Amino acid sequence: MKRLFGAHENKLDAKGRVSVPAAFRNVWKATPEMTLVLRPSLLDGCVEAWPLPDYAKFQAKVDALAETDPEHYALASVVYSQAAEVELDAQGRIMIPAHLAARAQLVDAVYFLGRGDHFHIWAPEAGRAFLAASCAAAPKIAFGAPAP
Amino acid sequence: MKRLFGAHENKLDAKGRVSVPAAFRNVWKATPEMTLVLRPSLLDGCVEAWPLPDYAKFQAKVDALAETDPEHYALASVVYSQAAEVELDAQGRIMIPAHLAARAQLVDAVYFLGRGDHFHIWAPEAGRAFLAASCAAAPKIAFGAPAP
DNA sequence: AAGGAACCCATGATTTCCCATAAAGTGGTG
DNA sequence: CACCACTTTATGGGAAATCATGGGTTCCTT
Repeated sequence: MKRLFGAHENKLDAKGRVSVPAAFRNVWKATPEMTLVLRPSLLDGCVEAWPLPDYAKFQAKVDALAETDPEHYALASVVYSQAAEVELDAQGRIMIPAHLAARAQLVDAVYFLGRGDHFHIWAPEAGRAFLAASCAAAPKIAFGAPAP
Repeated sequence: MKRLFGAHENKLDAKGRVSVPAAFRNVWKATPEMTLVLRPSLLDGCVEAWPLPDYAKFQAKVDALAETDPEHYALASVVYSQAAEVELDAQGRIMIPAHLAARAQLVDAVYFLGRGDHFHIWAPEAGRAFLAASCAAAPKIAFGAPAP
């Protein structure tokens, strides 16, 4: 499967719609009716968007725990109750549900970050800050020492 | 099979009816006469709702035990005696039996939580509290450590 | 007869779908 | 390399369908 690259900023319109960057749509254009699953990031103040087939790995985590296990309960809440399935309209837009937009403080524009098999949806300023911080930390992580 | 996602709040009307969220109904719209099984949650103060075909796995558990086994008695009580089959009316509403509504303290509004193959029915405040608590616990479960 | 439950219809609000347009990119051609 | 025609992309807005909800009527049960 092709992978999701790059950073893109698009406008959120009055109805809460936003165009998914064409660079992302083209990755799964072989599946015309691709649905995305949106959910809050567990680590950051952003929304994660997963093509439904790739979301299966989270579902598998939930299914691996016994029905009566309290941990199963907690995971299912995040994987299902907090998530939303969304479809692209004919123009390639999605609607971001209010509770997710509020969590990521999305107001009038959003910032998409490709991350291989999924992508992030950030408020523009927060997304750029996250990207800058990650890039600053990366050399040390990759090479064990800061870049010169 | 498609899965049940998201959280939805609907009103309980004077006759005790409540609309099942369209997002859920559409998941099993291929089966026009879908029956739901309602039963008390074993862990929480909510009502669980299962599409009848998925409820079969609980029935199988009961049937696997010998008639004379005390566990058979206990399970059969939960799986059958406490549960209720309900059908959607032409507008997509269900009636929640009094003993289940009382148990979950459902009064004038209910909160639906999608959980993959079934959903929960909560009193709104209790449901939101449950969801918040689950999501707070989830990062630790998923990553073995709390989120920063 | 009374009570509740199933059924039917009505309606405002929301959401979905469809069309329009402007901007930006693409490629071809002289 | 400048210009033009064409395609794709991003965005806006209005029409149409769906949804959630309320209320009335009939029918069965007790």
